[in-house]
Amino acid sequence: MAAALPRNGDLADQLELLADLSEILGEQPFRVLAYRRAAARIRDTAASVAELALAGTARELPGIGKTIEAKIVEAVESGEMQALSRRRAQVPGEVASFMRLPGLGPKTAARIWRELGVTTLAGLREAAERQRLRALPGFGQKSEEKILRALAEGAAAGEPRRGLLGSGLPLLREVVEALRAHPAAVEVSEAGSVRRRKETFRDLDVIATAADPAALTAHFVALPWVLEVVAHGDSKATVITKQGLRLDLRVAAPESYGDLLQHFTGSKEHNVALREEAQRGGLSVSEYGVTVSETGEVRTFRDEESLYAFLGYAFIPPELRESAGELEAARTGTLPHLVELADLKGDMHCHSSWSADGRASIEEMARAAAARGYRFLCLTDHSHSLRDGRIEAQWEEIAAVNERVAPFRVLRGVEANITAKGDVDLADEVLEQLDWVVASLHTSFDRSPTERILAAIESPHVDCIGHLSGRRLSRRRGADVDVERIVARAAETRTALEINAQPERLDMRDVHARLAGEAGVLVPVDSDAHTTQALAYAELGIGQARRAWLTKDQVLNTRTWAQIAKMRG
DNA sequence: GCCGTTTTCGGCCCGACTGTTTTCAGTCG
Repeated sequence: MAAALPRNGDLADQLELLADLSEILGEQPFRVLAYRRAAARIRDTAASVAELALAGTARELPGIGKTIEAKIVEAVESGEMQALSRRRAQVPGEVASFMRLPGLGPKTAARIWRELGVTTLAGLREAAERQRLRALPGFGQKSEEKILRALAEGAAAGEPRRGLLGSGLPLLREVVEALRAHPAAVEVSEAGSVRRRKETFRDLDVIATAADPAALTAHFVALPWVLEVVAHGDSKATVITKQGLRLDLRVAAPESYGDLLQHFTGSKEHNVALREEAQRGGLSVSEYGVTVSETGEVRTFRDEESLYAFLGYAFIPPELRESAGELEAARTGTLPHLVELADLKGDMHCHSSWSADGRASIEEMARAAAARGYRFLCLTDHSHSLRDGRIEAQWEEIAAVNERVAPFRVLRGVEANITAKGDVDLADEVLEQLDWVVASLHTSFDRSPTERILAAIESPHVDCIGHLSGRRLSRRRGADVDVERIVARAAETRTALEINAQPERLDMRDVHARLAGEAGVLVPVDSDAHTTQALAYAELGIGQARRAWLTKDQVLNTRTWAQIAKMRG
């Protein structure tokens, strides 16, 4: 077998570093921008870009041309792009990491290196302590203090920590409610990446209009969960919460609420693409309004619908605003009608106390699901908890519960483990008596994960693959699975691929779920709940499904169990 | 370095804040 191809993430990292080093070396800014755009595109591509480049088709991706495609081929064949190796030889190792310090960009990093001869983070700390940095023009005492503080906090060490959507969304909603309750507030909305339901966030954004903006921002910085006020003006404030989350409020005039909300919902890439398009039509878009270049007339919009309409687009749901084809679809009237939380009729992956880590009884889970408006629940306790005849005992309990909760229905399921050899760890005689079999990787993620998942898909008893990559956000990156092959085979065998809605999983990720949907794979949105409360994670999974452009039809559990059983024949 | 219903050449989103400044570059979102 050939050596593994570099992952999209690895290629994107190389291009990002190439961009950083090029910038420090003072090269053409637009080339740097091109590297960064290509990196972002590669990260959000489901297919293996290494494979595409080898086939000569990577250049069909927007933002990737002949030159960058050739660089990717180099990286595949030799491990690293030559352009990157060359610049690495020119710029000392840690200079690029200077740029991770807040307020410190490429220009400043270059000057610290070239003019002061500082090449390491330790050297940078020493230079700041000895007040050598202020020798640089435009540098003073405050800049030195800021750098020392950031170094002490370990800001340069690695990636900035991101919060999980599952923890940010509830807090953001509390803030929105608290602001709405204030008499000066007119309209209040969540914004930013959380509004787009992106799986992780850097900060939480809130937008408002108010009769008295200063009163509202004053109320905001005095909310009970505020630990520290970072900035506080009449129209804008930033605070740090007691959980260490960064919270931003922007207040605007009611007549340009739509402009502001659109701007602060992002994504940055969506806004850049939107504005570039608008500019070609002689319009300049900002958070304050749309300026007609020829006349200088400024149009403002009270809501996003009318802003998008004025620019020639259908309303684009926030979850789609990632510059991934949504602008074209909105212009041509081909946006999908996205699935909604209320469409769900059941949950197809959850656990009871029959699993070692489950907390609620079967009946408690069933009643909680019914209370959410569901009609059925596939109970999928772990296979290793159901050995030695326990599964038959569980079936008896399921039957008894079903009598008590009818017409709600609990189905006999299991979450089986895909072993290191690629087997499903339950006997066929047991599997064939089950209504719903989820098979998942739980261990040995680096041992041929693709082949093991494909083997599970081939089993006639496996109905669905659980949490495809096994990733844990901000803890463990997922298995390096060949999603294209798995999706293709899942489509042929009519095996479902779930979106697991656990806050730290959200697995499949958005671009992979989109690929699955396009291939005709049915995607259940599952909570993987181990408690009754965790059934509510379905909302996060629906956000992920919407980010994947999925419609109601493409999400399997928008159907009743009777409909699903009929479909499966 | 990429890209094109004004362009294969000449563009490339937009505005605010920060620190150190008498008019701005650099950085950020």
